[in-house]
Amino acid sequence: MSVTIKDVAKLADVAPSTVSRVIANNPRISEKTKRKVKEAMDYLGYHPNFNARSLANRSTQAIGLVMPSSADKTMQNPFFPEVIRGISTMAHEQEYALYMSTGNTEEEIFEGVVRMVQGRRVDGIVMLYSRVDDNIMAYLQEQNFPFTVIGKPFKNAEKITHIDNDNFKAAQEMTEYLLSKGHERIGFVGGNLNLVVTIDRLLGYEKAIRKAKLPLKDEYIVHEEFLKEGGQEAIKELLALENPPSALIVMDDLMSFGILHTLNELGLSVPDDISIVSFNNVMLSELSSPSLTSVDINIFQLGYEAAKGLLDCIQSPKHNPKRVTVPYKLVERQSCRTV
Amino acid sequence: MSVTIKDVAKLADVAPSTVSRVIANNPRISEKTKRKVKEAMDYLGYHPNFNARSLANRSTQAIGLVMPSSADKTMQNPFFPEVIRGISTMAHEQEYALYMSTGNTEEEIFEGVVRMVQGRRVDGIVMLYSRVDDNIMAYLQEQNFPFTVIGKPFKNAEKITHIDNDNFKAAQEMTEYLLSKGHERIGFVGGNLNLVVTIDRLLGYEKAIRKAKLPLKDEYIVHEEFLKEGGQEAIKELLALENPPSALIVMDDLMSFGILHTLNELGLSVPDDISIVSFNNVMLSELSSPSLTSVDINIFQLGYEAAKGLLDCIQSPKHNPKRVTVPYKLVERQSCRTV
DNA sequence: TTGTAAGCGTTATCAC
DNA sequence: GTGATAACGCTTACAA
Repeated sequence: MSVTIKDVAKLADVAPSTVSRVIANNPRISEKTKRKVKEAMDYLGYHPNFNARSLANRSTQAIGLVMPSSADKTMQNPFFPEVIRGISTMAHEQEYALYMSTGNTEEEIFEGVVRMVQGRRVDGIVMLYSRVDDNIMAYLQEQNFPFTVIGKPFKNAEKITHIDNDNFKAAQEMTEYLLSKGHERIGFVGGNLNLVVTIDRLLGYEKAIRKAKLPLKDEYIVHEEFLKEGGQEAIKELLALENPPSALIVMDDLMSFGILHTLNELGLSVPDDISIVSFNNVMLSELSSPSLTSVDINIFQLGYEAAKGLLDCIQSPKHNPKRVTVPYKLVERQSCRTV
Repeated sequence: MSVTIKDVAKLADVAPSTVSRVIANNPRISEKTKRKVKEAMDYLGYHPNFNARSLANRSTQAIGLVMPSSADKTMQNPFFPEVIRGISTMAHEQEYALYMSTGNTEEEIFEGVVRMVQGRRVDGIVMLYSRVDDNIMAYLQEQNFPFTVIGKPFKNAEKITHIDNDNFKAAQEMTEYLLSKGHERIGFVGGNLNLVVTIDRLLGYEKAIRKAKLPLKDEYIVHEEFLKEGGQEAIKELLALENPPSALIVMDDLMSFGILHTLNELGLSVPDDISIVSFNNVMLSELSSPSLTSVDINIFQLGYEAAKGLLDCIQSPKHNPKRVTVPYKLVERQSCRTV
């Protein structure tokens, strides 16, 4: 079949264990045999079998990715490719590969993670989201399996390495930004309320509204999926109100696009009729018309740091959990106006 | 450590092999012991170790993805997330996971593939691109390792299962579309000339131009990277001509966005000054201003079929290689006008 | 129908 | 420094 360590050993006239040592770059091996073995390896085109190695080793050089829902849906949002880009860059630096298992239902996804973990397919996991009472996170903690999360864990945050923006502050600032432009009816378009990012930002929004001594209207707060369709739903709900908001703070660019789209169909103008501050600043934000004023949350860096934190966990298991806060920055474009 | 097949065997009071048979759902095992074993597995929370299984089995239930350049760069183009979405959907249906290794240089990527293959980390590979004289493809063929390619292999196409659009025809039709709108100076903005897709489409373009008895101008043909920056470069080159094209056929939406951007900066209007027909029809196409007239090449299906073909190869190794042609469709929007 | 035992290709632990 | 040899956790003939 394929060439194994034994073949190399035979050709180099040494024991398999010696070959193994050469691979591992074991210091106490003579230069001479090292060379001899390497020649044999080259000659035979030898490559170690990773499965055998992981088995003996208990390490796979791979990290697993967990997405919030089916990759099918998830990948539609540019956030994820971008965060994966960050993860992949870091992973590559340390010669780790990425492993993603997918599923359509909560249950399937959970099973996929269990297989990754128990099956020892990966050395650690990056959770690409954080939600309230997540059973996957609970499972990983219980198993004491190395993982980091992008976003803030709802509980035990101090025990889990996580990478996040200061979402509370960001949302507060963005709301104040709209207030400063004279808006008083500000709507909040968030994702599912069990996502911690939604919660944090909602709190920031509420804080700003209260601080401005404005009434906090429940009907101005809408939750939908982080997809274009979600935005479309959201704006329909809001427009159905007798006194719709004059400005929106929207959790996700993709949703904003949905909103733009629907508004456009209805003959309403952004920013003339409604102003929008969005989040994520994905590449498209500058392409839409009008281009989106959006908060750049540094998605790439979020991913990069998450992978880095994970590799720390893996490599020094007694590492202290830490929180990394990635800075954000408002990028002003054309979707907001002063009233 | 973690619970193994032996633990289950002991608890259920059977031999390890019996447990293994239960896992494999071997028919000749009594219902009674089957139940007994399953209970033990549940009780202990047993999950098979994938590495051990692959080792004994020579199968990993994972498929590898090969990208044209560093994931870093690649993931910026929405084509890839979308094609991965398709692959992932199919993979999921058959309980395969995805495995991606990345690298910055040609050399690193090649090494990554060799490790995937020789290290038996995956059962097969999907190549996400096709280029002239690709050493990775040559390697996979030489190793007789199962793989499929998205795009048309430059040589041995009949021996390799591949999934492609009819790019020659598509480009010809799109050129004719522009001709029918009265354009006579039509530029071609392609990707790297070693990508087969560029070649095929260029040939289609040339055919249409010749058929229309128009002069084939070398200076109207530009090659850049499939990125926004590529588009910006391309349009600069074209505008520098004394008699620039009045219409462009552009290989990739991302490039088109770059072109739009630059044109906008220069105060030139699309479609009034220049018309554009683009390819890919990624989600953004309808969001830009003007929205892009773009050929929908069914990226998702490209990925889906590629994975399907691969699983065929893996599951029945003596499968005949086949070619799957995915249909395309022009989506007319606002980036073209009649002169 | 089930058990025994020999792999699968490494690494790790002892010896020498 | 290097070589035996026993894991690692599972599958699969071959026996029983």
